[in-house]
Amino acid sequence: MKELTKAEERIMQILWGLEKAFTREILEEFKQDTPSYTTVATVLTVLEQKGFVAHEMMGNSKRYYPLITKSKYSDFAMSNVLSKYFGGSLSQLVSFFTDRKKMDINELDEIIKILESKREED
Amino acid sequence: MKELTKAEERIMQILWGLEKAFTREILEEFKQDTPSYTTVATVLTVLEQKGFVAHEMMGNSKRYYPLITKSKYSDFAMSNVLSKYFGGSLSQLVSFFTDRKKMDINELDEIIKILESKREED
DNA sequence: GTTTTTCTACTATATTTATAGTAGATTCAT
DNA sequence: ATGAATCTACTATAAATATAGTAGAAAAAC
Repeated sequence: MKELTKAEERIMQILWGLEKAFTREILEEFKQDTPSYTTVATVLTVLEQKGFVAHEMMGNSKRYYPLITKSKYSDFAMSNVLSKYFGGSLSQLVSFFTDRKKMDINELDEIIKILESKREED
Repeated sequence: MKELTKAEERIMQILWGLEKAFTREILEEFKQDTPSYTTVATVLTVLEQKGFVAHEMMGNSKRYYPLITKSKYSDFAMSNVLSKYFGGSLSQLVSFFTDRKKMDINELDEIIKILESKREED
């Protein structure tokens, strides 16, 4: 999988939220630094070339939808950071966080619960 | 902090490993897709402009060193991915991993140990 | 049914990124 | 000390990215 550029990523995030959307609908989701309509349209064309989205025609308008789920891309993005900065080791990541960030006790408990239930399963 | 580009990142990774290095030493660390000497030199100049590295002169050669630790940049990179793809929640991240990846029991245990010892501290 | 709006397709342009060559200064080897 | 090697500074160029305008078709509004 190829990485999304900044502009592409903003649009993918919106599209993942909307699931299906016309160019104009995507445009309207921008809260700040709103690009022009044609910029959004251009980026969508690029995203389509790159295989991240596809469209169906509705009249003469294109309704776009993601071809790659946010989960799939999240996995990719996280794996990238993990391997580049945490040697691919989740435990190293977790200790990185616990060392540096004040962690909410409740969040800690929640994590332990998740992990323990996972251990039960195996 | 600004993001590192691909070429910049490869060089930073090497420099983090070497701690201090001349252009040629960095060049020699490349295992594949080795760029030319001048490319490395150019990227180092850019990295210096951007504030990621600095240098000291040794004779007429520049010995570069990072101004930003790998930890600091890791934190930045991880925070980015977390907020963009995991709503900033570590527990959501952990469950994402446990749901999708086969996790080594030992790794699970290790993580639980780290987290529990963290809980003791508070 | 003309006017206005809205789309897409195509084109354009500035900026950033990636890559590297050349020239001139310096150092090294003999 | 002279020729070879090395280094930086400056310049060059291609590719990728970000952004948007224009023209013409289609649809909507009135």
